[in-house]
Amino acid sequence: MRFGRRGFCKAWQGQIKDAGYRLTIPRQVILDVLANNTGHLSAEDIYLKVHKIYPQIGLTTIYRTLDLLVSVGVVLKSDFGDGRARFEIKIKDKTHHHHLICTKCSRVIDYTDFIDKELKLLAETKKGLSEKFDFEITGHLIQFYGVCKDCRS
Amino acid sequence: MRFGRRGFCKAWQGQIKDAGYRLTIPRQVILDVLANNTGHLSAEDIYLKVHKIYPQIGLTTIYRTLDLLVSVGVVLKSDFGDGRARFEIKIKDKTHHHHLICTKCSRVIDYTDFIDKELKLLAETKKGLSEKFDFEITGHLIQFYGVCKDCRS
DNA sequence: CTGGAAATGAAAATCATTTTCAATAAGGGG
DNA sequence: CCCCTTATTGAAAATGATTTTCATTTCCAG
Ligand SMILES: [Mn+2]
Ligand SMILES: [Mn+2]
Ligand SMILES: [Zn+2]
Ligand SMILES: [Zn+2]
Repeated sequence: MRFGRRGFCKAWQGQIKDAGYRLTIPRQVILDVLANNTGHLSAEDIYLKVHKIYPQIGLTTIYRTLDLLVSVGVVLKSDFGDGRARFEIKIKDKTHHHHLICTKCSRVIDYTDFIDKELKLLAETKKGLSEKFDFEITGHLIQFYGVCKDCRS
Repeated sequence: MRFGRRGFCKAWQGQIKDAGYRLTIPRQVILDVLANNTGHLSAEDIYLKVHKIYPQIGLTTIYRTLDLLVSVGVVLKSDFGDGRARFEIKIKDKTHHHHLICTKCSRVIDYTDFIDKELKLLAETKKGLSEKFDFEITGHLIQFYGVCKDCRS
C-alpha cells in the first residue's frame, strides 16, 4: 500500500481519530485513494479503485466511510444532478470552490476565481435574506452549467 | 373538474399543443393541480392530489407528464437534496427566483429579492468563467440552506 | 366517424443507497 | 503481548424514487 500525499494523510487520519473513530485498513485505503485522485469520484469509482488495492472491500463500507469522512469534514460531497453523489477530498488552501459542469460530457471544473466578488454578494444576500425571512443561513450552493470547449467543437 | 387560474391554464395548454403534444385529461388535471398549488410538490404529492380528481391516474403518467411540462418550459424542477424531485409551475412575473431551504423542516422559501445584485454578479462571473475556461454557460443553480424561524424557537 | 399514432396504466425493472446481521478486527487495559 | 469489548466490516436483502415495457385506450386530423 503506497501513500502519496503522506503528510496530508497523517493529518486526515488524525481528524478521524480525534473524532473518536478507529483507524482501520479500509478507511486508510479509501483516504489514500481520495488523496491521490483529484477528480470528483462517485462511490463506485472509489470502490473500483480501492478494490485494486484491497480486493475484499465491500461497497457498503465505501458508502459508510464516505459518510464518516464527510461528517468529520475531510471530504466534500456534491450532487451534479446525474443521480449519483460525487466525492472529493478537501485539500488545504483549495477549500472553498464552486463547480462548472458540462451538460454534454459531465466534465466538472473547479473554480475559485471570482470567489471574492461572490463572497461579497453572498454576504449581502445572506444578511438581507436572514433579516427578511428571519432565517439563519448556514450554507449555500452555487453551480454553473454549460457546454465545455471540447463538446462545442 | 374545476379550473382555477383558468386564464393561465389556457396559456399553458396552448404551450403544450404548440409543442405538438395532445391535450389529454391527465395532462389537464395535472396542470390544474400544479396551477392551484403554489408549493414545491414531489411527484407523489402531485399524484395524491390528482388522484382525488381523477382516480384512474397512474404514477407513471405523473412522471411522464412532469417531464413533458419541464421540457416545454411550463414547470420548474428542483432538487432540494432530500432524494426526490420537486415541481412548481412557472407563473408569469414570478419566474426567476431562488430557494431558501430549511435543513430542519425542509420548508422552502422562494425569493426574488437581491436577485438584481445576484444577476450582476452572475453576469460578471459568467463572463469571467466563459473566457477563462472557454465554457459556454447556459444556466446556474443558487440555493441557500439554513434554519427557519420556527425551527429555531 | 375512423384509423393510426400518441398516451396511458399496471407491473416489472433499474439503480443508487441503506439496512440487517453475523463475522471480524481495532486498540485500551491488564 | 494478549484479551475483551465494541466498533467496524461485508454479503445479501431491502428500500424508494424513477424508468421501462407492453398491451390497452384515447386523441384528433382527415
Ligand atoms: Mn470540486
Ligand atoms: Mn420555487
Ligand atoms: Zn463537455
Ligand atoms: Zn424549518
